[in-house]
Amino acid sequence: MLNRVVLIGRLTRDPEMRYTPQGVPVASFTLAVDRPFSNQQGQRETDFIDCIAWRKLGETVGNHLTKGRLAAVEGRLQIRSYEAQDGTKRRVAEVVCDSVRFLDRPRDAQGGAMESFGADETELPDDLPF
Amino acid sequence: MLNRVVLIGRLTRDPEMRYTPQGVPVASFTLAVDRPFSNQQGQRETDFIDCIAWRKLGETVGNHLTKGRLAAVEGRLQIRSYEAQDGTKRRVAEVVCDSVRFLDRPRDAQGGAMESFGADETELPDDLPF
Amino acid sequence: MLNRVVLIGRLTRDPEMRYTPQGVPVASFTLAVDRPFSNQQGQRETDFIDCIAWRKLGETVGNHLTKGRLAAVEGRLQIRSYEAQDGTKRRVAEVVCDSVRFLDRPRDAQGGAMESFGADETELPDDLPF
Amino acid sequence: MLNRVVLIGRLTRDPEMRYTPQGVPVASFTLAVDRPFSNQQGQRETDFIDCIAWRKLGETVGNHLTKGRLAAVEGRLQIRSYEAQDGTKRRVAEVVCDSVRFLDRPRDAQGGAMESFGADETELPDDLPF
DNA sequence: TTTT
DNA sequence: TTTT
Repeated sequence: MLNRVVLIGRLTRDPEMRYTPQGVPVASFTLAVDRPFSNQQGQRETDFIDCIAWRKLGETVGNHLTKGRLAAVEGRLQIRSYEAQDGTKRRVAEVVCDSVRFLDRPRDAQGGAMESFGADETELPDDLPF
Repeated sequence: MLNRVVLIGRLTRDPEMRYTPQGVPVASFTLAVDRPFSNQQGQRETDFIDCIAWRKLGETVGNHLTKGRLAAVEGRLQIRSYEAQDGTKRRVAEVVCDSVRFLDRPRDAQGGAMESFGADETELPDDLPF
Repeated sequence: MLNRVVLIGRLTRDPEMRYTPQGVPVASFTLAVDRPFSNQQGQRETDFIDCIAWRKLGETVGNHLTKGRLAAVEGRLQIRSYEAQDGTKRRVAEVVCDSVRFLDRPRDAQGGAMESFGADETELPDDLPF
Repeated sequence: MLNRVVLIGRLTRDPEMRYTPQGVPVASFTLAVDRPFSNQQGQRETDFIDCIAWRKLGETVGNHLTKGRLAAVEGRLQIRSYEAQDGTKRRVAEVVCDSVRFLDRPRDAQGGAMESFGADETELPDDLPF
C-alpha cells in the first residue's frame, strides 16, 4: 500500500542505458550507501543498491550521472522474481526512481542552478497559489 | 531540493472542500499523529498536522475520508507566509499530499478492495515489464 | 549516507523468531505491499519484501504480529551478499526495522490504545519541553 | 503513529545554540528547500523549514554546520502551540532531527570521510552479522 | 513460498 | 528574517 524509499549515495559506475522494444528508455545504476554505524570489527559497511529510472528521468540520469557522483534518490522498492539459467527461482531488489537529485557539482561552468530532475517534472506547479 | 513527509494519523474532523475560481478542487484536513514517546508527565502527546490535497486526490479525500478515519499521507512540507489582519506576518505549515491511503475499514460491504488513492493514479504502470 | 524505507503491507505468514548464539532475538517476516498501479494486463501486482527486527522490537513483533496483519514499517534497506551452495554469489535484500506499527485491530478488548513499537522506545522523550 | 520527514536544503544562517536550565544543548536552524517546480510566474519557490537538534546531535550541528551549507535531515514534524503576547494562539512547525548529514565539502583536508551524524550514533551496529 |  |  505504501512503499517509499529515500537514498543518498554515490554511483558505483556509469549508468547503463537500455531501451524497450517500444523505445522506452530505462537507466540502471547502483548506489553505494554507507551504513551509519561501524560493524564489530570497526569497519564501515556499505549497501550496494540497484536503481532504475524510466523514460525522461532515465534519459536525464544517463546523460548526467556518472561513476562517483553523489545523488539523492526517491522511489519505491520493487522485488522482481525470475528464473535463472539453472532453473532456480531468483529475486532481484531494485529501487524504481520517482526522482533523482544530483548533490555534488552544485553549479556548472555557466553558473546554472544545481541540476535536479523528477519523473513528474512539469511546468504546472503541484499546488496553485489561488 | 528534497522534501518528503510520510504520516499516519486520524482525521480530527471531516475534510473541508474548497474550489479555486477556476474550479480546481482542494481538500483541507488535519491529522492527529501521536508522538512515539510519553512526555515527562507520562502523557502521550499529539501533533495536529494540516494537510491539503488538490484536484482528483482532493475530491477523493472529500468524498471518502471522515472524522476519525485512519489514513497514511505522503507529501511535502510547505510553509506559506501571509499577513494577518493586524498586519503581522504569520506562517502556516501544511503537508501537500501526493497520495492518501485509507487504512481502516479495509473492505466495504460489497467486498471491494481497500480504497487507496494517489495524486498520480493512472492506468499506466510506473515501470513496464519489458 | 541516508537510507530510509517506509512500508505499509500485510504479513504473508507469522514472523519467524531466531536467536543469535549470544541470545539476541531477531524476528523475520515478509510484507506483501500492493503496487499503486495495475499492470498492462489490468492486474494489481504485489512486492513481497523481507523485513527483520532485532532485540526488543523483534520480540514484540514475534509476540504480536501474525499472518495477515496490517503493519507500517520504518527502517533501512540492507543488501547482504553470500555464497550459495553452488559457489555462485547471491544477494538478499531486506529491510532492517527501526519501528513497526500495527495498523489493524486498533483497540483491544480493554480499550487500550493502538499498539505501536519502536526499536528505540523509552520513557525519555526525544525532545524535552524546556 | 508514524511521522517521518526527510529534507535536503541549505542553511539560511548559522545554527543558533541554546541550553536548557539542565544544560541540555539544542541547536536551531532553518533549511531553505527549493520546490521542485516553478510557479505560474516561472519563479522557483522555496520553503524555509525550521529544524531543531537536541543533545549530541545539536552540538555537532552547532560545531560544523554554517550558513549556506547543504544538509540532509531526517526527523519528525512537530507542531507546537503557544500563546502570543496579544493573547492569540499561535502554532509553530519544526522538524525535530534524528540525523543530520553534511552533503557538501565531502572530504576534509586530511582526506577524512564525509561527516555524518545521527542522534543515536553508537559503536554498536544496529544489526549484528550473526 | 506468499497477504487482503 | 532567509540558502545556492
